Amino acid sequence: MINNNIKPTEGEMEILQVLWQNGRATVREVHEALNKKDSGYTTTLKLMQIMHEKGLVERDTNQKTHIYKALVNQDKTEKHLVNKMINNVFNGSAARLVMQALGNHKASADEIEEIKKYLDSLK
Amino acid sequence: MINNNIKPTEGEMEILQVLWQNGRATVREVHEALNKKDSGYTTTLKLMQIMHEKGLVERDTNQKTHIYKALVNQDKTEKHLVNKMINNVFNGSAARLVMQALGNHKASADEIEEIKKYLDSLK
DNA sequence: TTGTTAATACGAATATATTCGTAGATTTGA
DNA sequence: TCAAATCTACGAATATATTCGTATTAACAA
Repeated sequence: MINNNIKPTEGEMEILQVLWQNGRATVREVHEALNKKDSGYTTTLKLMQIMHEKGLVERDTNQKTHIYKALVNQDKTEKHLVNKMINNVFNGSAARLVMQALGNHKASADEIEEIKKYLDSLK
Repeated sequence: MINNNIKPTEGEMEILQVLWQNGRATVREVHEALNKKDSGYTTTLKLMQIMHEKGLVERDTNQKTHIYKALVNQDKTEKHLVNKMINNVFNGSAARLVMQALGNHKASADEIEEIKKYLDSLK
């Protein structure tokens, strides 16, 4: 089984986003995708090296410029974080999280339709 | 305006849960509500003292045993955290968060009904 | 009164996450 | 070729969160 026990940090999550989106990426690519003005290239590099140690990513070191790829599953990681928030912030109520998410960040009419369809499919 | 700029840490969120639920509580009460086997009473005390410094809580020190009360608004704090997760984990898509939350943590039929009503009320 | 219990205050240790500086290696292009 | 640019490695500085030990003070009970 692939490692999914580890809870990525905030910085790690940002990097994982890019890797999930791109499939594979170099440190430079990730760094530019994030374009953080507040931290340098070696910071991103270091984070990705740590992620490698932790088993969050794998990398191809055949070339001088290493190519990274996420090892953790996006869906599982998202579920894990959402679960954590439901328990940690909403006392276990998924419904409360959902309503907070919708009331908040005004979802578009399309999004709302999509969610309703999804709800119907659950029954 | 009451301070809502600060992002509570994980430990602070646990304490805020208790305060929001109870309205007011002593350190002892919070500590027991959390009943963490892995950390002692003075740890909870220290956290609550720090929260006081940060302005997350207020306290009545008239008695020897201080009484704490949350100063930050529950709804705003939740919204803030949810927003952060939507951006940080779901690339800005509230819908994706919602579906993850529901697919995941299986919501009860009642919860689903409640959410549908809520969605209708949004239009 | 006086000893025990229970509370706060506070500094410091520990853990973890983030950031950077610098050295050394490789690639590139003039 | 060889200098500049680009990359990795790695230690260390910094920031932040968590945890605890201990001193002190207040309340309480015998």
